[in-house]
Amino acid sequence: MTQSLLELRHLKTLLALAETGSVSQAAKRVFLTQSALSHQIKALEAHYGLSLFERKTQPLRLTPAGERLLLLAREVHASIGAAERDLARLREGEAGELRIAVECHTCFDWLMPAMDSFRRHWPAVELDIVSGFHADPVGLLLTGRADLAIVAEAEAHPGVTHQPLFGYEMVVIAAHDHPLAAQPVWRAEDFAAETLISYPVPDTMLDLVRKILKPAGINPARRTSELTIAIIQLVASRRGVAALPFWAVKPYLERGYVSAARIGEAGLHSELYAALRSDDAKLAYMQDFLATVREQSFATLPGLSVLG
Amino acid sequence: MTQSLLELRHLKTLLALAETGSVSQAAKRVFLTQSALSHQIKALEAHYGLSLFERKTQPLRLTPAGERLLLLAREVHASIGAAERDLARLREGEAGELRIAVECHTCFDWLMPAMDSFRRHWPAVELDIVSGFHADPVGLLLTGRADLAIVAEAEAHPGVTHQPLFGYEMVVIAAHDHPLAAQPVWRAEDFAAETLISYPVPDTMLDLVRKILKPAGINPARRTSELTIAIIQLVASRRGVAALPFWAVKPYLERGYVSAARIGEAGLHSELYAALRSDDAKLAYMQDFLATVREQSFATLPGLSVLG
DNA sequence: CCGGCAAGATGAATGGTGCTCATGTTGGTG
DNA sequence: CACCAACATGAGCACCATTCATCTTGCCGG
Repeated sequence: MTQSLLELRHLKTLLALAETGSVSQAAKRVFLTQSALSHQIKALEAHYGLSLFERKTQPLRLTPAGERLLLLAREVHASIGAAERDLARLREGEAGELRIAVECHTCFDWLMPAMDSFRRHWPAVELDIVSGFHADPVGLLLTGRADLAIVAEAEAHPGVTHQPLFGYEMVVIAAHDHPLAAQPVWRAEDFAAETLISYPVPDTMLDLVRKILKPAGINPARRTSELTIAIIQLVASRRGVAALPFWAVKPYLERGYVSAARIGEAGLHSELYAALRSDDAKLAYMQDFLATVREQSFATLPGLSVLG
Repeated sequence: MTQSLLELRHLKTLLALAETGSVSQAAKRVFLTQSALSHQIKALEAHYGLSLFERKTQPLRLTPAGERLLLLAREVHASIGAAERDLARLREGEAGELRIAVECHTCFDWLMPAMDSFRRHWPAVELDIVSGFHADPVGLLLTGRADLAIVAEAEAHPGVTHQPLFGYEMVVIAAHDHPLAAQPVWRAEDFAAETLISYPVPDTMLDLVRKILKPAGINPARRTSELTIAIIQLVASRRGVAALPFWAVKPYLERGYVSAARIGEAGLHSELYAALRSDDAKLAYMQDFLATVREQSFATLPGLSVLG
């Protein structure tokens, strides 16, 4: 008779809690306030007569009871995901096309795992990457040469919709013995005497140049490389500095190859969107691909933020 | 972004729907109105853009989409059950005692499967049946010789609580060529010239005698047997008539051994309760045992009804 | 063919509860 | 010691699942 109180929302909360390591962060993930989660968790704990995690620690540590419920959450999440995919296939059939245009180099870091996961779930969808870098990814969509484009800005286009993926912060990296390496925040002026190492793409696609340096009229020396690891090595060898997503450099920071600093007082925040033809936006495998990207990215990349 | 709408309540509804075969019946199972379920299902169907079952048929038939969601419901239900049992053990430990006093012969039909299931989930709980039939099952509880008693009435006792299990209907069975076999309803007078075959228990425990015959001052010839199958055989051999739960005789009706009729215009409805010491009522393994009994019984016995 | 009945659908109204807002409490830090 | 971030708490509100009342549909017997 004792109604079970447990609802899917509790399990979602628990997943977010485990992934973010804090109540406030988890609240953002599930689009609720910190207060809401606090109430929710309290009710759960009272219902089961067990505490679920220790709050006084950062990141929070789950108790055995919390771990058990987290396991349940993962199971249920997986079951529901599988079921809803099956329903979608029942409705729309198995097949389709998904050709992805990518305009950012580092994006491959998260795109590959997401594509792997997607391929397992939708074996009949033809998955492809539109090779090379393109000035006009939206054009590729409208001319039917791509079905989805990863872009940094959601500028309105008739017949095209933009779906938010996630937000992240760009940091500047420099060699350990660089004169400015110890300073926590770099300003535009600090770049003036440096060599800026970037991917070989137009300046309009480099957030640092577009949002910070160009407005300040600063034009440092330049050098390019195709590979993230090569850029890191150049920076470590004091050949220059680079601006990269935090999640892309974190592993190298931890191994002590380079040091990183914030760009500008508030930080340089970038965003990623998926652009698709409006007609395709409702397709189940499209939605599932986007959900997979978000889920995998939030699960594996540090420091991401949700977009409204 | 498309929120998933799906909630546990939908899955519970689906389970009830599959078990009962009708929306109205399912509504009773989940303690809601028919209207509520109708709305609920409609929302689900609209959300997935798929119909879940055909309504115009009795019992209703699930579509492939409905079947898939039903599978999900079963998975999730099992996962949650397992998790909550683990939490309960975390809270209260694994061990305990559960000695069951039974005062109704047919009860073993559903008690055995429930006990099997329970034993798997709570291997450390000492499970036992208090043998023999007892005049005062509540006394057994209070003197500590049993921990749970299956009883037909919930009469208040200090220190003892009664938890409803289920309701069912008693029917009278007679040989096919019995003069009254074709008549759909038997009244008290119809028993006057018969031999009534029953289990060898006091009359106070025979609902037919207690509620129908005794009030009408009717006292038919009597004969007893310990075994349900023996009673059925005696009836089929025209040695007399018997009153048994519908779910106990249904298999024999289907095989055509005997025929059955309603007792009294409104039917003779009986109920079963579990009596336990109030102190024990909160114990997780007790609650789980009761939940198991209800679940198994509703899933396997025909014609049960829920008790408020 | 027509009432009568059971099962389900639908629309409007409402009550419960899960959320937000505002504020209090705690623990770590310079 | 003051400050800040993170979490807890209480009050009030808004949404939405449920109920109630009514309508529609299908089915059966006469």
